[in-house]
Amino acid sequence: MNNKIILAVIGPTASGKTAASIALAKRFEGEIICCDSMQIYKHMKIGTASPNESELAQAKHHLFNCIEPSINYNAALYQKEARRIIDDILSRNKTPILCGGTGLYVKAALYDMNFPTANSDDSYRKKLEKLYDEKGAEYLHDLLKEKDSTSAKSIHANNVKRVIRALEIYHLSGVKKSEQKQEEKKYYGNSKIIALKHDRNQLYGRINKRVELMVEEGLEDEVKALVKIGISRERNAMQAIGYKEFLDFFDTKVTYEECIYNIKLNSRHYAKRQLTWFNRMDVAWYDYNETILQKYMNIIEDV
RNA sequence: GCCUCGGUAGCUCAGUCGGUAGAGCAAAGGACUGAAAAUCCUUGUGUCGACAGUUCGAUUCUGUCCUGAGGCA
Repeated sequence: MNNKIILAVIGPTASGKTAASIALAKRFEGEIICCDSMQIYKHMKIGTASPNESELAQAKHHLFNCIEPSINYNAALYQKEARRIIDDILSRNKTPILCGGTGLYVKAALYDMNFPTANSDDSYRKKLEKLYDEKGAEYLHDLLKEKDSTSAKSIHANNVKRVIRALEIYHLSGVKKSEQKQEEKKYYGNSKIIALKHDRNQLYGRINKRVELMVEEGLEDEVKALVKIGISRERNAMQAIGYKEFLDFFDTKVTYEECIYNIKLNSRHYAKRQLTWFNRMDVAWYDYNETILQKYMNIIEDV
């Protein structure tokens, strides 16, 4: 029954992706691959809403909770790893099912994205960050204009991270970032992206409820434990929602109530950003409820 | 009961020496190729508490009332 289809379940945070991916895995002899920039880290199960023990037991899961948070993971590494796993699952005649909320990672795995050969260079980044502190965003942007005016046009001067990355690419490879853009075709011929849709207000309600649940389950202790093993603010993992806000609370920058409020607020903002990302992807939207999910399984059977 | 200070955008507040008003946050929309749960961009009409008076014209001045906080009895 498997003819080498690849599925992806995406949707904004708290949209019910985990349950949907498990349902699909059961139906199609699937194995689930994490497609989430934060669920990929170890020791961060509560705050990232990673699948729990009973969920993990219901299907084979890959790439969840497997990277040390001291390591700064990225999309290029993810692409390599995810494709290796997808190919392995396909070779065993099972169905790979990506599940997660990171649009860039979905695209990296399933589309023909070529990451430039230029890696990252921490010392060069630090140098540029220092320049930014001293001379401001416009100065860095002007620097980029000299070296790669096309990129400079598409990157806003205030978006310092992007400006720095574009400069870094040029610095490391001598090639302009704007010249490295590739056509975006599907990497795997037969992939389908399923996106879960909610009424906006209902989704926000789910987010608020889930944040409260995380707090009940011990999010605060989870963040404390990360701090204890030496994970600082600068680590990518610590930028996850639910973690950086508790750090502010530990540093007494905010009250406990403000901390919880900020987690909810940032989750809402995040969900909105996810939606604008998914809206321009080639995805099939499904209103969230079990019966419609059932319907979609039938559609897949036709494929 | 008296006194003082408030009542302006969903919230916190600014402002108009009288010509119907603007910030931050929220909210909405958008961008995204090695940090992506990150980073960045765009969007501000609301009986200026109510009623009356003065005025060509009041959210702005005056009066009364309603309402909130504080103080004095």
